[in-house]
Amino acid sequence: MDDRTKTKQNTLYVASLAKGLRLLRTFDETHSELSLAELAARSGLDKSAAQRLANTLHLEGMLDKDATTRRYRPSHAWLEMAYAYYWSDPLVAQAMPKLIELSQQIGETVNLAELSGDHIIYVTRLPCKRSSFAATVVGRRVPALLTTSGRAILSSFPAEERAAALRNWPVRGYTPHTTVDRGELFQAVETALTDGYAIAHNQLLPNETAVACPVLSPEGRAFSAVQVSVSSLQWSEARIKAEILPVLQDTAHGLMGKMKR
Amino acid sequence: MDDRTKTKQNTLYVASLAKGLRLLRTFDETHSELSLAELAARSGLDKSAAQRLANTLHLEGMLDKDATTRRYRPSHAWLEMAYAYYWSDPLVAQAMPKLIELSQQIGETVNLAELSGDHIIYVTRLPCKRSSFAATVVGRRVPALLTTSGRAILSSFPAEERAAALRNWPVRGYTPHTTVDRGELFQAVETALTDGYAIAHNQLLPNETAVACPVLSPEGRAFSAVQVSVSSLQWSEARIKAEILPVLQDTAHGLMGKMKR
DNA sequence: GCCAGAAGTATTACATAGTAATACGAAGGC
DNA sequence: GCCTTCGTATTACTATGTAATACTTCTGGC
Repeated sequence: MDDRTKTKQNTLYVASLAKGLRLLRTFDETHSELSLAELAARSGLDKSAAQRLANTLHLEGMLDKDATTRRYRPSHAWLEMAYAYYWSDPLVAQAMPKLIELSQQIGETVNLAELSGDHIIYVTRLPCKRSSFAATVVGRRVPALLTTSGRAILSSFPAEERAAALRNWPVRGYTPHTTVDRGELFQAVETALTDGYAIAHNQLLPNETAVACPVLSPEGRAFSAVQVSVSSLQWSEARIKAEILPVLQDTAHGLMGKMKR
Repeated sequence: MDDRTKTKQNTLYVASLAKGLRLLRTFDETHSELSLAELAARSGLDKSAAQRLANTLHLEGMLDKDATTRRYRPSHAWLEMAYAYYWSDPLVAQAMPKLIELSQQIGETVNLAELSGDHIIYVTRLPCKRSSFAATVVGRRVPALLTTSGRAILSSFPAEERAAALRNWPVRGYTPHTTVDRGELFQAVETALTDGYAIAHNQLLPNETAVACPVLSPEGRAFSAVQVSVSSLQWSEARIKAEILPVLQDTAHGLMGKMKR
């Protein structure tokens, strides 16, 4: 990603393709249907480029186009890509049955999260209760430090890496109670390290409590975590520790050494 | 997709981008991790093209590359695309809470399927029982005629379209009991039309029974369906009709007019 | 332990394929 | 009914992507 890696003079970098991808990435939760003009504006490409590339994406079935409004939308192919991803991630195949079992046992929402740079991404979700839409669909990326999964994963890292992450990884408030103080975050990760799991309240949603256990590799390093979300109105921390934690830990331990990296 | 739409002389078609996408589509359930050579062979591109394009996709974060084996794999970005898709499909946001409620009520697996050409694609899945991996993850495409969802959707189409679909849409056996006879399929769709739902056994998996209700637009045409899968060993057809069907129909009716097309 | 073959990586000369600019047409608001 | 905005189409130009080739690293067979 340095000077000469992308941009011109690198004959192994195809700018047209990169621009096309840029167009795809222009769609997000708040911009799910874009006109050609919006596409151009948001992607930073000029009108001509946006036109050619969007047209190509449309012809190739990557973008649907409303015949009357002429606006572009992600096509079903975007879901097919998730399907292909799942087959490429050995952890998911291993985890799925165990996660289903877990969610049936406790009757609460179960997620599988993986570390993706300094964020975590929800790879699998088994919602059991109504929740915000964002919390029910896969593929959401959230700054790792804000999530119990991220903290559980990070707690498995060597001390210097933990420190570096706590210094540099991004943080932002989702609720009024999101922990954004890096001192407090440090404490949370240390606690996760000694306990073997992380727990927190109201980090991404009000009245939500999350617990997460890291999925450790044989070398003791985690890249993913199994996480349970419950209503803090219905679940005291004590009850969570008594009724959820043991089975959650069993599930996570059962996945040891199944991850890809 | 005709002669002059793609290929040369169409200045609005960017072949490099299309080739890059071709590379992405090379990954599927049985080919989830590919070397450069395999990528070239399977995509039909020559070594040079595969090299340049794969490299670009890697630099842009669309493909992960194993540092030691040098093999490419779908990256987390593929899941993010699913996330973006979900926000673009109004039906999903409407459906999600109702589907969760349904799955909790009946304690069985609930799916939301949408028509995608002559296939259906599973847009949302709420697995409650262990099942085959393919049946637990979103984004799977299956020939519409083989699924109760597809038949339920098709039953809402005008007679000529139904006939055309029954003639032309693809069919292939997944289990020894998959209905591949177009006469029988015709019957199944007619029955779905009179009943308002479709039911079938052992179509995609042995010992699986599926029921699906179409999600009708105000004009009475469906593009999606809510579907429940159960073990045929545990559920008689009578019990399904008594205990599942009513709530399933409620759910589907509650979604009327929420789809995108 | 060396050789052969294959697979990945890098370089180059060339012209095709992608580009930016521009012009046209249609839709919608004031 | 005019003017702006957006989508679509065309064109002349050359920068950009290309195929061919050569170099490097790795693997396995004998």
